[in-house]
Amino acid sequence: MSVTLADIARATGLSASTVSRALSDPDKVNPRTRDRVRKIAQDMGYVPNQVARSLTSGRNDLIGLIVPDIANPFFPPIIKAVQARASAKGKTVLIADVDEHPSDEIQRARVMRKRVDGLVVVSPRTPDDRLDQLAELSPIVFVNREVKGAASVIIEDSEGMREAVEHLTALGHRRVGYLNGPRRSWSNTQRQNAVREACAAHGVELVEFGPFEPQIQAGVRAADLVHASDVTAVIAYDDMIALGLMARLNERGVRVGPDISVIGIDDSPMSGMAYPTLTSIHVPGSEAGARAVDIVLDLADAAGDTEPFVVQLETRLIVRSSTSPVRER
Amino acid sequence: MSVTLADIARATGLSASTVSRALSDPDKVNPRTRDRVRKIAQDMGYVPNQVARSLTSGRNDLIGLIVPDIANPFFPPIIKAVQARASAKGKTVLIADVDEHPSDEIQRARVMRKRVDGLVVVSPRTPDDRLDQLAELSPIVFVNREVKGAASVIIEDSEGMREAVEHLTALGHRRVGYLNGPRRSWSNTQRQNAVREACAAHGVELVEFGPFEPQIQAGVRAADLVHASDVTAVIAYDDMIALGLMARLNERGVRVGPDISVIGIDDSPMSGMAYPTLTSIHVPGSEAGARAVDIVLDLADAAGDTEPFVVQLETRLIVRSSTSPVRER
DNA sequence: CTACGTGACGCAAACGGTTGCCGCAAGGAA
DNA sequence: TTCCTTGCGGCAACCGTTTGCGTCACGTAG
Repeated sequence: MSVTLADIARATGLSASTVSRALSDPDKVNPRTRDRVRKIAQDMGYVPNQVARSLTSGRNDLIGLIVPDIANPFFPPIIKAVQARASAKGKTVLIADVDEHPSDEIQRARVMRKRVDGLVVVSPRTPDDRLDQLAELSPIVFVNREVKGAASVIIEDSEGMREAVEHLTALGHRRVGYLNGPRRSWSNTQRQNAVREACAAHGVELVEFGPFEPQIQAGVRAADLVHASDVTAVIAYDDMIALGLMARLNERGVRVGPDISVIGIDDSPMSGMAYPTLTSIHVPGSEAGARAVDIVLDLADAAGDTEPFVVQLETRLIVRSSTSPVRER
Repeated sequence: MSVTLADIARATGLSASTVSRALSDPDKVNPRTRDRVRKIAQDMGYVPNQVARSLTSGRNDLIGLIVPDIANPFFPPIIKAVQARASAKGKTVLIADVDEHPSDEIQRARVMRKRVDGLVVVSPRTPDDRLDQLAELSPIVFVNREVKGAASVIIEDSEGMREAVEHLTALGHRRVGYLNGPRRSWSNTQRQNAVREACAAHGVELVEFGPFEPQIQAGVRAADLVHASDVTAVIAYDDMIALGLMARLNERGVRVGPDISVIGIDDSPMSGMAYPTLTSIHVPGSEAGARAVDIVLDLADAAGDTEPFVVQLETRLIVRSSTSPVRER
């Protein structure tokens, strides 16, 4: 099969332990021996067996990432950021897509447990009590979700939401719709509260719709509800819903922008490519991912003696062409 | 720390081997013992250490997936399909995003080697000779890429391309542009050949542009080139380029559809959400992913005595609103 | 010249399971 | 009753590395 430490030991006339040290703990052997070992290992095409290595050392050079849905364009940039950061620190990423199916998470996390050095969990939907179970599987970091006693990177919706509502009022909108996300979504609770507060603060009347799943189709469905109501602007739980909404409104001959303003949340890569381009609240997913990796690796090193970190990231409004002054009636 | 086999052995008064069998090879122990062991294991919260398990058994219950760019919306559906299929067979997926950086692939693959039961590689860009090196790391399956002596799932562009050109001629187009993908891309070579043949067969004049990277920005840049030429329709290497193209054309006041027809390739989820909705050649990525998993797992079981599988999948044209009859001049 | 410190390396025990082989006891057949 | 079969479970080796500790030789100081 493949070349093992023992093979190299034989080839060099050294013991496996020396070879092991020469390769991974350079200071403990004579420089001459070290170089000789390394050269031979190289020549023989030696690749350390990570599995065996993990077994003794406990290190895996792997970090686990749990996301609800890779196909939702909000997540790939996060995943990419996590990968990039992990890769920079010599780790690989083990991904589990739980398919918006929260009940899988604990199961998946348990299985991953011994295989990874730490877990990054993006899980807007899982109920709190389940998350507590997860939290015991430290080191673990939650993204966009606050869990008591656990580290997390949370994204503060209120500022972006405030900007969004302010933007709409500046355009003359007085009745604004909000399309709720999934019922049990932590993010939705945050966003819902944020929009309520912002509207109250600006004297804007808020009309809520939903809940909706974060998918195009749900937005399509939402469009007709919105159209039948008398709101002049809509803020959607996320870009997916906003995009579906716009597609359907376009189809029905309603001009997004002139006839009705639409704001998404996430600022996913598609916002700029939709028609019209979608005004959206930028959520710093990539940054959150990168920070999460940093934290989880710190946690892994520190072996639990650090206190639970909570990093807050801010959102902000990106204005594009899906929002315009309210149409005169 | 956590509960090990030995703990359960102690608790049950059995030996570790019996416990092991009771848990993973049910037929070899007395049903009564088996149930007792399982119950106790359950109660004690035993979770097998996958790492240790892999070391002896050689099985990892992990399959590796190498993709060029998660952020390209063509890939998430493939990843999802791979995950789903793998998950159905009790495997988890280890993803490596090589960031359109082919030179990383072999390195990443080597590191993964011992950790996974098989490798699925989606790698349109890597040069052939490197791929040969990869191919030795069997079990391995290439998606959308033919490698001699190795299993692969390839996607035959010619049929879809034929339909696309036929569609355009039916709409009266006689001068058609093709936006080339990256220079060293295997897919692009396939597509380029396919479009040349199809145009020749239909007596359509073909004007080639590019190469372009498979990214929005490249499409934006392409737009001005296309606009300055006299083609009445364009087929882009992929949807990313097509979408960037459309965005820029829109911006310049050129109406995609009425003024110029655009066809993408991949039929990524965004095609239906762009404006106008994008006519695109559907590439069965999900199916390819699923098939690849099946094959790689077969390969892993069969330990090399099967001959290299090559599965061919067909493409077909999905007509939407970015293609219209040629405008009268 | 002896004693002791130190650097370089080897020994062997883990890590937590899996698995081939063997022994033992119970049951069935002769 | 005796012998053989069969089922069940234990023993121990092994997977490939890491790592604590011991050994050995050499150099230096007393």
